[in-house]
Amino acid sequence: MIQKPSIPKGTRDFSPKQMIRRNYIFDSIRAVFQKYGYLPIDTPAMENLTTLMGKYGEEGDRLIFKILNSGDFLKKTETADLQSSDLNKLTTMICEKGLRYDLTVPFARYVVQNKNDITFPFKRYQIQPVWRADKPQKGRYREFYQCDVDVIGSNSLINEVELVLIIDEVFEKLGIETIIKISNRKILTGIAEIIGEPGKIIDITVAIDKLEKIGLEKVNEELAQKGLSEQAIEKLQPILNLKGILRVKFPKLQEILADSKIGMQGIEELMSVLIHLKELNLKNKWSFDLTLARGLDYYTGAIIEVVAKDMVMGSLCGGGRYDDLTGIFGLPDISGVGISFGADRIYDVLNELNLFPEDSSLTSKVMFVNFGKEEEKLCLKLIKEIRKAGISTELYPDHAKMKKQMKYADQKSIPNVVLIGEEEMKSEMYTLKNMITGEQQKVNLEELISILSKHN
RNA sequence: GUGGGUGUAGCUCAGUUGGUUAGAGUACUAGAUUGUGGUUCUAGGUGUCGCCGGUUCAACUCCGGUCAUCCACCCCA
Repeated sequence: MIQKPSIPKGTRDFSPKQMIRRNYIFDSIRAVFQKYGYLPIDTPAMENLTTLMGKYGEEGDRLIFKILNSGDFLKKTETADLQSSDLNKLTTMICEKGLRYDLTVPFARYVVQNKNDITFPFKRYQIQPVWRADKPQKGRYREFYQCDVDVIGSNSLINEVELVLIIDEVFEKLGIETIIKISNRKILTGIAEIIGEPGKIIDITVAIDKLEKIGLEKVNEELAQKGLSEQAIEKLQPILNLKGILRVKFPKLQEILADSKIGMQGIEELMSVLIHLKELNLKNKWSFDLTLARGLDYYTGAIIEVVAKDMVMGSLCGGGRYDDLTGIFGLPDISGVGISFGADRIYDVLNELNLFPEDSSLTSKVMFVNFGKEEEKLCLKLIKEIRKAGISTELYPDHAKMKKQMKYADQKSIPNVVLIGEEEMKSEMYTLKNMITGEQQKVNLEELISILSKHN
C-alpha cells in the first residue's frame, strides 16, 4: 500500500525560492555579527539531557525533545517503572540525549569544556536550528533557526550596548521597523524583595508581563491565586501603576526600591545602558519596559526583547545577561550576555510586509537550448568558456521541443537564451535572445561573454 | 496542557432544507505555431469528498469518535 508522505508536525520543507530568502536573512545577520568581532562555532544537534534539563524552567523541560536510547532502551527499567506515573523518572531511564532547546546552554557547556583554549572575553556567534515540542501556531515552529551572539567572560555593560547596536543594525539592514524593549531582571528581583515575596519572582514577573494584555485587576487576581499575600499585592500597586516617561519613572522606581540593594543596582545598570544608547542615535525605537519579563530562568541582569512595529508576531529577538550559566557546569563567576534572532519569525515578517529584495540574480544568466547531439557537444565547450568568465550558465539537458525549453527558461526567469542549431554551428555566430525584451542578435563567443558580463 | 475554526482535484476554494453523473479558477499536458517563452484560443480529470463508525430508502451534506492542520490561551524565537 502506498502511504502519503508527510513531515512531523511543526517542521517544514523549504523550496529554492524560500531558501534563497532564508539565506538572505542568515547572510545579513552573519555579516553584522562578524563586523562586531564575533566568531562562529557549531555544536551538535543533540546534547546530553543532563546538560539541557533544569535550565529553562519547568515548562522548558517539558518542551525538550527527548531521544530514545538506541538498542534495548528498556534494559534499565523494571515493570513497575513502566506502570508508574512518574514520567520524569522513566524518561531518565530510557533517554539520555535530547535535541537542543536553544543555543545559549550548549554554548555555556562548550565554554566550560574548552575553557583552556578560549581567550576571554569570548565573543561567538552561532546560527543553527533548535527544537521545541511546543504546539505549533503562527510564528511558532517545532524546528526553527536561532542566530545567537553572546559574549562571555566580561561584566562590562558595553556588551549590552553593543548587542543593542547589533539589533539596530540587523533590523535596519533587513528593513524591519522594530521596538527594542530593555529592562533588567535585578529590578524585578528588587521588587520581589521589597514587597516581601522574594521567592515569587517568576510569578511576579509573569504577572507584570501580562499587565498590558489582561489589565490590572486580572493581574492582581492572578497574583493572589499564586499565593501572594494581600499586603504584598498592595505594595506592588504603585509599581504596576508606574506610568510616564523615563525621567518620571526612574525617580519613582528609585524611591520604591531604595531599600533593595539589588533593585538599586538594577536601576543603575539599566540607566548606564540607556544613557549610552541615547548618545548613539539608533534607527529603531527603543524603550525601558518594566512589563518585559523574559521567561528563561537563567537571566540575571539585562533583558532585551525586540518586536516588529508593523506586525503582530511574537518577539523577533530576545536575550539578556546570565551571571552563572557556566557555574552549573563547574566554571563559576563567569558572566555572559547574549541575544538570539529568530530567523523564521523574521522570515514571516519580511514575507508579510513584502520586504524581501528582488532575487533575480540567483538564477542562471543564460541558458543554452539543446538541439541535439552535435550541438550539445559544441554548447558544452562554449559554456565552459562562459562559466570561466564567472557567468552562471546552464544547458538544457534533454533534446526536448524548443517550446518546452523556452518555457523552462522563462519560468526560471533566466534572462538570456542562446540558440545554436545547424546554421549557427557553421557560421560560429550564435543566436542570443534577450528574454525580457524579446530581441535577438547574432554574436560570436567573445561578444556573447562581453554582453552577458555587462548585465551583472 | 486548555479552548475554537477548517479538512472536497497538484494549489485556492464552491457544493442549495440530505437526492441520482462532484464543480470553478489556477497549475499541468497536448495542439493551433515542424527553430522561439511570457498573451490568446481549443482539447485533456482513475478526486479513497481526511479516516472510522452511526442515523437514513439515500450522506460531500446530519450525528459521534479519531487524525491532520490553522488560530487563541499558556509559554516562547
